[in-house]
Amino acid sequence: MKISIPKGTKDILPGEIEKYKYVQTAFADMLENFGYSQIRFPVFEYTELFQRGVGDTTDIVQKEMYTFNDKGGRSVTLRPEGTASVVRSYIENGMSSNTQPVKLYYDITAYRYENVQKGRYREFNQLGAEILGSDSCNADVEVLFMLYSFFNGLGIQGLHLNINSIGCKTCRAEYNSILKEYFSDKTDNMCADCKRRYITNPMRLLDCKVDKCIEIAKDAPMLLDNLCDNCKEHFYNVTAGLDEINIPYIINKRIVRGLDYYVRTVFEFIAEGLGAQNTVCAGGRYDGLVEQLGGTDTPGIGFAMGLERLVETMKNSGFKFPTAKTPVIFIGYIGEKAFKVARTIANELRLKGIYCEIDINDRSLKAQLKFADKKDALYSVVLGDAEIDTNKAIIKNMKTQETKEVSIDSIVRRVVENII
RNA sequence: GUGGGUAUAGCUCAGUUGGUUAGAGCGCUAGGUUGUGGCCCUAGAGGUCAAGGGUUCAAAUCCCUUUAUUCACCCCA
Repeated sequence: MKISIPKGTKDILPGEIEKYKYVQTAFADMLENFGYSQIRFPVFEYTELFQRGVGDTTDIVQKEMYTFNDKGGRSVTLRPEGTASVVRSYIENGMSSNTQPVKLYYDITAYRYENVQKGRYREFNQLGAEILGSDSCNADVEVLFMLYSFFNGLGIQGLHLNINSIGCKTCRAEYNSILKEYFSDKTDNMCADCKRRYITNPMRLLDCKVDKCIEIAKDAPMLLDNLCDNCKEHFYNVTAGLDEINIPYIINKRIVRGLDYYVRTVFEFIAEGLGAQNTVCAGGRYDGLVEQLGGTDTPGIGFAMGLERLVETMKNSGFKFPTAKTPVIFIGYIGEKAFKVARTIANELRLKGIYCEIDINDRSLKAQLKFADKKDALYSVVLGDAEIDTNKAIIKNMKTQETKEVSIDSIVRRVVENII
């Protein structure tokens, strides 16, 4: 039977990988300028971390986790996201004793057992970051400024920042009862899902895509209009901060993050032209999470962006990605004796940091040059017995056809010093 | 879990109302008179027509089942 790649995964091949690397490097560079350090954590964690961190009632935990027992009988799970692990690490490594706030970024693959569709995979790449130990609105604004600048720098068009506040535990409890009251006499006309949501999670009623439910929910009271005074002030300060530094945003009262740990500020960067899965980056504040996972009460804010979706959006925006490296010079040869000289030159150049190609398939000179052309080499030189005897060879500029006779001894120096 | 589309060479795709050795372009390998690439020409390799079953004298083509893939719902990066 033919071996095939697992559903929802993909190989990232040469030609495509350069695009990913470009974004990953740009991300790391920017994050480090904002004072973040990289963190790495395991691909799998004990299942309990995600159950408690992401939340037992979320879709991620209920139906999307890659969970299995290891040989010691412990239940482990492939990470469906990064925040829970970062917080676990923060607690476990005593980072509450570090200079506050602690800023960490990560570049990971994540795993969710979902049905695949455009922009959604079972293994996918996330670039994310967390700030732990700041409850100030300045943290929120700084994160949003950084992300806005990052996307701007990548030349992305049609990406819109949507923000909302979903309050804290206290205002949310109060809001839920307000919401239930509003919907109490309307449940008969709602879809089956919404009837269930009415009981389990009334806030989700606002998210339904069914026409009649949208109609019913249209005039429902919004959480944003029912925040407690502290949350209201925090949100006001965040938007005021964004206004001050001219970051455009849309207040989207319908953003309800799907992970349990979010409080107060939540946001998404939504792209045009990506299909149904159009959220490129999402995040928010999670002030209670550290405590919930057994640490001391520590506020936090973070985000994650989907690398696949981001690269796709950049392609849609016509971004000119860097292409793969091409050889500076191709060293051709005729005969065994010449090969040994050519090999020495090639390897010397390579060790001096120059990308140099040489045929290792015993091909004819014609095939060698064809190879050089396919690899898009800038220069070529051919060594044969005559050249070796006279210590002279012709270097050719493959683009301009110009040729130049040089001594074989000088080839390495000429290429390194770029005087060809 | 639910619904729709698709499945022929490494890639993009032709393939007539069922008709005999299944095609093209690109790519790959080699050659075009023993030492100079691209363009052009020639040749070669590479297909259980997704798999299994059925109808038929005859199936890539029609029917059924399965699988894969893709888009969408739910939800999310």
